[in-house]
Amino acid sequence: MDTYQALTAFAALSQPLRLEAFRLLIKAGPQGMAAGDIATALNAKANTTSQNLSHLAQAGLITSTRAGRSIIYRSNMDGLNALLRFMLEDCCGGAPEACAPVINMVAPCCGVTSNNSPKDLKS
Amino acid sequence: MDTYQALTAFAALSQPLRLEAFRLLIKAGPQGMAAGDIATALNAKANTTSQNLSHLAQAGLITSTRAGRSIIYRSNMDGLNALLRFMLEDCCGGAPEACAPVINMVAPCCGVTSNNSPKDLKS
DNA sequence: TCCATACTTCATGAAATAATGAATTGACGC
DNA sequence: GCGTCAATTCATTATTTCATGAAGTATGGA
Repeated sequence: MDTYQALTAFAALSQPLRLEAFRLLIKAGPQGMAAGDIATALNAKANTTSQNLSHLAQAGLITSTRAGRSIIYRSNMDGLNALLRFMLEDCCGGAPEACAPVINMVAPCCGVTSNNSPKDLKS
Repeated sequence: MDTYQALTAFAALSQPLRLEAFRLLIKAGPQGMAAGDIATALNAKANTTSQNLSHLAQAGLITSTRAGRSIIYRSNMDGLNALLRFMLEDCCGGAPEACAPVINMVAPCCGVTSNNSPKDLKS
């Protein structure tokens, strides 16, 4: 992920409706949600929601596929992953001793554990 | 971290100069950098840089302390950590099977390893 | 074919954001 | 105290972003 893509992703997540939509789609999981259901869930108008969803899609954070009359949106975990990696890139690459505490605090929420203390991270 | 704080942080990172400044400060590590040096490194004017740095500070992503005539800015790893947790909160809380692959791809860059396969994450 | 449903796209005006020059504050040396 | 350096704050202008209503596209059923 380059800087431009990261900027686009951060901009996409910096707007209330879009952030909520993204979180909603993560919670919805692989089955996703129809555009109309998203708008209903967020108490927003159809066209406003549509534009915001396309903003998230352009940022690579969600995907869309047509299913009959509906269009199903799904969170794109690869996009989220790329953004997380981008955020950690500098501390991992340039200052690993600063990065380790961050990742060690984040990881436990998903059942991931560390086998390294910060001192071990010289590479 | 609540939604408002997350929005502020994403907005702070959605602007080229601010994103670069933040990355620069992460690379700089605990010793930080003076405001003037940051402006020089980013080829930006002093006042523009100052305003952007205060934006990042308000978002909790960096801190500032005065040292003589200079003001030293440092990245705030706690702020970054909180933002990362916020981003993972929904998949960890609502859809852990979607979250695990993400964290497992991110973690290795900091020497953190997983002891769980996605199947294990029922909690 | 006609109509309704489900979304999207377009054009517009209002509001928020960003960069700039000028003025201001704070710290240091003389 | 005075001048200088380092940085911030202020006021202004240009640009971007956002939500809205109206119009357009695509799908499916009668």
